Amino acid sequence: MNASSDKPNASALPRMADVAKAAGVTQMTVSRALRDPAKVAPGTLARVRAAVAETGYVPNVVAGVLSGRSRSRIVTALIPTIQHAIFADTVTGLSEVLGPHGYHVMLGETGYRRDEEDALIAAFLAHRPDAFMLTGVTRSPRGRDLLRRSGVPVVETWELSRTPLDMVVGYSNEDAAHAMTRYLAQRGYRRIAFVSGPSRTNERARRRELGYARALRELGLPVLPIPTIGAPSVPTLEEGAAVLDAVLAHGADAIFFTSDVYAVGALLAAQARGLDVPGALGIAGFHDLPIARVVSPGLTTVHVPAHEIGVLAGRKILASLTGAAEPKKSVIPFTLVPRQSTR
Amino acid sequence: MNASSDKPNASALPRMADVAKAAGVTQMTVSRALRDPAKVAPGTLARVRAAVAETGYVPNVVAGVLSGRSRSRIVTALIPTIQHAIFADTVTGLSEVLGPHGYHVMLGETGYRRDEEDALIAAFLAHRPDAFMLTGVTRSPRGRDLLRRSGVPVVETWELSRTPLDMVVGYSNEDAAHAMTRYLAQRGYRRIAFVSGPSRTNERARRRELGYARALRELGLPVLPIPTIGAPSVPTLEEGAAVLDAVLAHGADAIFFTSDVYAVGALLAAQARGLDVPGALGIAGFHDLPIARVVSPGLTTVHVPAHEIGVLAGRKILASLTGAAEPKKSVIPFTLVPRQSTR
DNA sequence: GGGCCAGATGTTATCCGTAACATTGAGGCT
DNA sequence: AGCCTCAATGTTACGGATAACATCTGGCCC
Repeated sequence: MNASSDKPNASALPRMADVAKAAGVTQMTVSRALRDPAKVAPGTLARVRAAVAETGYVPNVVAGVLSGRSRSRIVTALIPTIQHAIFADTVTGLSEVLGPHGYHVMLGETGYRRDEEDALIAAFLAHRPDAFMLTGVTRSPRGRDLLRRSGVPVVETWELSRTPLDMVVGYSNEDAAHAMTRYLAQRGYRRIAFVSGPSRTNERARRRELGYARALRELGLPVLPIPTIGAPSVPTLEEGAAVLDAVLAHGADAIFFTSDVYAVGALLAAQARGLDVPGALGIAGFHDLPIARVVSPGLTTVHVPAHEIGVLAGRKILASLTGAAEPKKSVIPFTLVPRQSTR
Repeated sequence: MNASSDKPNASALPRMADVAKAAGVTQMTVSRALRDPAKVAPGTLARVRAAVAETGYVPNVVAGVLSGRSRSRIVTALIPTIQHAIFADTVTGLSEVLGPHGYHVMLGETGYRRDEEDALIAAFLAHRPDAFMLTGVTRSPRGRDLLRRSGVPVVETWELSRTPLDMVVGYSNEDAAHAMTRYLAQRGYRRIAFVSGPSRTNERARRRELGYARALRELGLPVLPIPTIGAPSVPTLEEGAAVLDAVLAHGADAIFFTSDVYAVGALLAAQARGLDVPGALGIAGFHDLPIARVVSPGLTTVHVPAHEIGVLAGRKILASLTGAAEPKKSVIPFTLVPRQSTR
């Protein structure tokens, strides 16, 4: 009943030839019936469909892709880590848009490491994806080269770039940090500290630092020493708590963390030692994670359009695959969210 | 310089033939040099490697998979939603284990819908993955049939099953709920309510309900009416808050939510109306998300081994692909985490 | 020096769908 | 009736890497 049982065959799944035999037509007719039904006589179409159901046929995308005549319908998404809710949100947005069009997301985690990103680009390219979604806009020459030569559409996300590889969706991390820093100053804080993750591995952290420093310069306020914190992975509450003393030692009256997680960790630590937040110490975060709403006082933070980034990236990818018109670049606004952790 | 420029070619990437030409050998020698270097003379190997670097060659997995002679190195993971941190954790665990072995995770979100899961199984099967990781242990006959016929190793996760498709990694949701319910009773609560997500779409929620009811029966305590809540998607704080009045109307002195998010929503709502938690009302959650540690009072909850599930699923998959010995079934313990939201 | 062996490399067939071209047959027109 | 047309279906070649088998080469032994 299955042609594949005649000869040794790796897969137990029926082939198109099996369907053809069951329907009493040739393989090509089955192919047409599946992908261009209008070209097949109604009666034949019905028989082919019955045969597909009967055999439990699942098309082999691989063969079509190899022939270069059909697409893999795979879109690769490279994010630093799925652990961080913001990137998970972006991936969700992406797959929400792509899913209904028959595209599937293949996920890779770079762990914020450039070399790992390169390795993943090469590894994923081996599967001939139809498009790439990448996080950030800085990459190694090798990565850029591979992507360019592959001719695959690429969307870079989470930042803006004057020299994008192809398409970009993001917001200005520098402006966001700038806006928050000015907000803190406007609320009367004068010694505003800045704490971010390890900036060497993360261009976005560096941009935020620039925005922070620029705002203070504009306002004539002092830039406090920036402590190093944690590992280049997922921020933890403990790291935020641990950095508190070092910052207070510099006489800070406000701390701007580039992660809500650090900020909440510091907030809890501050409360534990009886500090008045927001009176004696203002605390601000970044990302507007669920925990920012839940702590008391609520955390002042910057809402970033994580989900929206994924949605727009998906739209751009679809457009570039179907030839539809769509701008190469989209800037999405961030939003400052004042809560009670600042005056 | 590129053989692919001679004739129309979909991809701009170099082929193995291009490498062969650059190295002055045949394609087969390149193939061997890449996948079984010991069979190639050292000098040739060096030339091939130089040629690979020079041309920027990236292997085409697709071709190898089609020939049925090499593996796709794709592992498909189907989860309800990436939004929920627990499933994201599982996926991280999975890809941590598989990544170093050259396997990549292709992610699908079922949105807790059975028909969507079936559609995804078929769609992903079309890419000939080497293994499947699925969430839950109940699936449609069609899904089971497809998976079985494909002969692909399957790991079902997050629950236990007496009739697994292949391999299972999970814990007993029933026992976990049972343990929490007994704990609440032991702390002196007598009218213990249970609130979960929509159980029709989620076998795990149903199992927990069974555990809750069993514990109360054993203890001779009343089973309170179980309110319906929310949509079958990601739990929100608002939904937890909204359900509070209905539960209190039944005279509950403790509420066991099957999600920390609901529990925290209710906790904040209870505090807003001046209720004494844990004195007048005990609140317990499920999953031990970061917010459970952050709220005040800290949320009593059940820690589930989300990350560990992914790790073990990855190990089982590797074992079944390499023929290594590994049990078909793993039961991972949950942990009750008492905090201050219960007496 | 002839023959043999083993290591290194080359040749061929194959995996499964699909585009392009080929063939068949029914109906319409003069 | 003969011929043409077009819709429906069939046939052939191809994509890129790989296993199996074929060939070649140099070194060793008697």
